[in-house]
Amino acid sequence: MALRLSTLFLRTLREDPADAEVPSHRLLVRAGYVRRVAPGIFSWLPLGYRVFRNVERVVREEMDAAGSQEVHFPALLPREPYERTNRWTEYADLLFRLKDRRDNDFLLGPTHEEMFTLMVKDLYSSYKDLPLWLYQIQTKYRDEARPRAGILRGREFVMKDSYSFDVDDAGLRASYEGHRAAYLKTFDRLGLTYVTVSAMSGSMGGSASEEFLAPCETGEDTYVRCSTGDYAANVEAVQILPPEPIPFEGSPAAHVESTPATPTIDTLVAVSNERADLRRADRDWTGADTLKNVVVRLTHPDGHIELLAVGLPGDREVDMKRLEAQVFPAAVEPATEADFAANPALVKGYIGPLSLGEQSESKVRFLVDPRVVSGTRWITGANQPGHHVYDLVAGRDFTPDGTIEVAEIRAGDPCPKCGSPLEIARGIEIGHIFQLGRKFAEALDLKVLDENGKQVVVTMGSYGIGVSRAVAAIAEQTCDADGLIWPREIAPADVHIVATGKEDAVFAAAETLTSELEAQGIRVMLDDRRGVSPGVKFKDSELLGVPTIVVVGKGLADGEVEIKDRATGERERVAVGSAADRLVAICRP
RNA sequence: CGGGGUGUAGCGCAGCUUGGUAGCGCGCUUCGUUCGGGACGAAGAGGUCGUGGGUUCGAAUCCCGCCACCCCGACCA
Repeated sequence: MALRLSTLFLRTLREDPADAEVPSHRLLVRAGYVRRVAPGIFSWLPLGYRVFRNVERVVREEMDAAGSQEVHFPALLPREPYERTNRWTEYADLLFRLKDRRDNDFLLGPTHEEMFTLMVKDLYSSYKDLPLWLYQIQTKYRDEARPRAGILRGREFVMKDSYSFDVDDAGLRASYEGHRAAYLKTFDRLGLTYVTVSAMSGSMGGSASEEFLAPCETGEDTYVRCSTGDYAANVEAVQILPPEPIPFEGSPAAHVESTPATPTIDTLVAVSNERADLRRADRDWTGADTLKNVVVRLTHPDGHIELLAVGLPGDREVDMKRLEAQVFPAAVEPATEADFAANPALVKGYIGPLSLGEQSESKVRFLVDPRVVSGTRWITGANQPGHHVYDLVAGRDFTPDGTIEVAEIRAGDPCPKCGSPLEIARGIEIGHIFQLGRKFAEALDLKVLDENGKQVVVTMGSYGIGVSRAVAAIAEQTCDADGLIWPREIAPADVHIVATGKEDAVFAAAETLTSELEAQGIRVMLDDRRGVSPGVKFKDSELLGVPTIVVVGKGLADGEVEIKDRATGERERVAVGSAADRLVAICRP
């Protein structure tokens, strides 16, 4: 049945809602697709729910086609399984927790690895049953610290989550590739522009992981892409290509210098270049010649607190997102004054490698940027106020406890694969695939008998698509100043027929065209509102974003209607008698 | 959780400096006119001014507390 604007539960807004910042949020509210109920929690109105269900349908069709089987778990879950994988603790404030009348703990599922694992364990016990792919489309709950950007980042959202179960690593890789291929098809059909990037597996654990990002200014993820196209990664996952080690021979001996009032890299570099006794003969010192040592405080999930020192070239900042990703599940904060007071070996502003490391006086673990390879020479803190040490050589004068990838990545940095400059862009995470491995199967004891009758732990993959988020991501990528522009596959209708004027003949013609199109299986939205001025109807048709707009109005006197492409603005006039055929051709190219 | 901002009609806002019992636009109702780019006239309906306390003859307005929401940072589909 056609959507009739005369009766459709819809009220478009002429003005932007005050609480909406990003385009998708603004337009979805203005066009009457969604309403906010609470921070990060939204209701879907008829048009929005149609689009939502279309996205869901595409995702479902592609998962089914790939051979995955749909199941459905509750959102309300008992504590116990999440206790066994330690996520009851690890997820901390992110979980919505509640109690039943007997005071038992429950949670609203933030993701369902545990439940799938247990269900498979419940039913299967042989390698012959594998591989197995299961999925669900389910409402997830995460009590985000800061929900934002409307539908893009809510506390309640709908996700399609799939899980693969295999006996061995080769099987897992095949399942992973299978899902990857299904995801590419899905996103293509949804009309999304997207990139596939290497990612960190973060809270899920496991090894290989890729994200699908919809490039977009309002996106929350930052990713890099090589200009030659051979490499793309989330900044959190970028692993730089370390330089070759340099021989020590010929390097001058390290020497401590008095450098008063140089607590920052800038002041240190300036003083080093000004003073004749410190100046370099061949060139000026730069921040990249200095080794900056930053102390952070890690809080591990068990409550244990550890100080960690990170050494990196002075011209680079620590990227907090990269650091958090590296030390997960520990939480990171800057070290406090009290931490420094408790560790007199750490002289704030003048911390150097000689007082760092598990073997040192401070016992503080010391990890360095991969650029700090053996043989590199540094100006760095001398562990006494107002003093720095020059020509301190890595591998000769100090040996860090390891390396860590936390230095900021900049546009123009060399690609780890080919050395070409990297570009930096932002995107919305619309999907994420993981080779989980055996973490959940081990924690929940999911084993099968292999062909030798031996118990083996199953290896799993986990694959997510943000269904509700995809609606917003598509809106974000395709909209213009006038409103939404849906790809046909997910649009609330194929054709939006606008009847203008007050002549009954116009409305009759619009009704006839509607019937003709519906007989052909074309989905129609009909603006049959009487007494509403043409300007209002035109504006609404652009705001609502149906891909093809047909105006039945003045032209009808000449026996013509106007067909307009919402995305390009191109118009054509066609005889009313051939309009239906023309529209069918447009809708089914 | 740190920083910034805002709470007045369904939506967008003014009024607050200098206290005197609430207003504008959109939307909504009725009547008439209008009908290809958010029409016009007339008449209406709709608000415990976020909340608790204080000052005052009198508080949307001044003072104190609280709450909520939005934005920017740290987490994630």
